[in-house]
Amino acid sequence: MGDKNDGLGLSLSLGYATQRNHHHQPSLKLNLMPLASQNKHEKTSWTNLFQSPDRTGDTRLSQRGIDRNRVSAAVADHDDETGVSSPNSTLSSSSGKRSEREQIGEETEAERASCSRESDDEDGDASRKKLRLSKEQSLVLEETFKEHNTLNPKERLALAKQLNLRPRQVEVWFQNRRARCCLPFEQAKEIVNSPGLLKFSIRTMTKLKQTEVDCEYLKRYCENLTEENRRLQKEVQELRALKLSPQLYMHVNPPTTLTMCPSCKRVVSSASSSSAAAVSSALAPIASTPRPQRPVPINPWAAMPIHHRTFDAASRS
DNA sequence: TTTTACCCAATTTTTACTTCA
DNA sequence: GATGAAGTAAAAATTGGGTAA
Repeated sequence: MGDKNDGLGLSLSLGYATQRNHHHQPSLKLNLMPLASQNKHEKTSWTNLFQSPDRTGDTRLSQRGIDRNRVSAAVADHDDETGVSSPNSTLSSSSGKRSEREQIGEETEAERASCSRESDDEDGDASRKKLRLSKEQSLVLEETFKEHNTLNPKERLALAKQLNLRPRQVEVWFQNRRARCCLPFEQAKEIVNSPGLLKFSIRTMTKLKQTEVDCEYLKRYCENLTEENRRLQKEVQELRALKLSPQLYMHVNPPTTLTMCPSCKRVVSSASSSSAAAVSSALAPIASTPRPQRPVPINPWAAMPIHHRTFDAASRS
């Protein structure tokens, strides 16, 4: 016998048969089977009770012609009829407040279409719950995500309709997509390809990884700032020493304006040629000193204000 | 203050694929 | 080479908590 899906469970629930009733809806649910919502320890103990210790029994069921999804679907369908929710069933994935809404309104055409699709491309009488989205569906979702990474209810419903999915599925997809890669692809690619940074694939550019990059970048940025600060202080000291030097000070006409060329970083004087020459010659050692370039952000989005960063919580509100 | 709807993070489950005996 | 067990990555789904309206 296989995993939790295969177990014949006894579920007793009072109140709303939803997945999100943990919030405010009164509910009493008793699950006498190793269901998905159990934690790992519970799972272990239950599975120990009900299944053989080796994993092969459950993972290869489908290969041996025992379709666990079919079992699951059957359970789910039954759940739907009886109003008893199995957390492991895909149909029970509509939730709490959401499920109420979806069951009443949204979960109509899209839901039926989804069901019909499932029965269409499956062989048997009992419709198998297909969890994987088709390439076309993923493509459309991806394209939509590129345009905007959140959906309002209308958009979600329309998209669900278009893709023959349940609105909840679309919602979950967007949620997972946001979590999986919160950066636009091109930006993620830039970061991944940038030298000297932690190496990982774009696919694994999770928020955790992003935080690592963040940390790395900030560290370097801080180091660069410290270095630049040190250099500027040194420069100030040199300039002060120069100013205090009587011989030089005599030769320099006061109204000399020093400007720095932004491109070559050389000091240029706008004063008369004689005094300018004196100043520039005096400052030559400083001005001609190869200046370390101001650190160009390795992290392309790090340079932008914090609130522009897509994952930043503040930017959402 | 409560309710609702939404989002997120963390986690679990499922699927598809690879490796290896 | 075919087969199945085991391992693994990725996607789909669930759960619980926070927050704004």
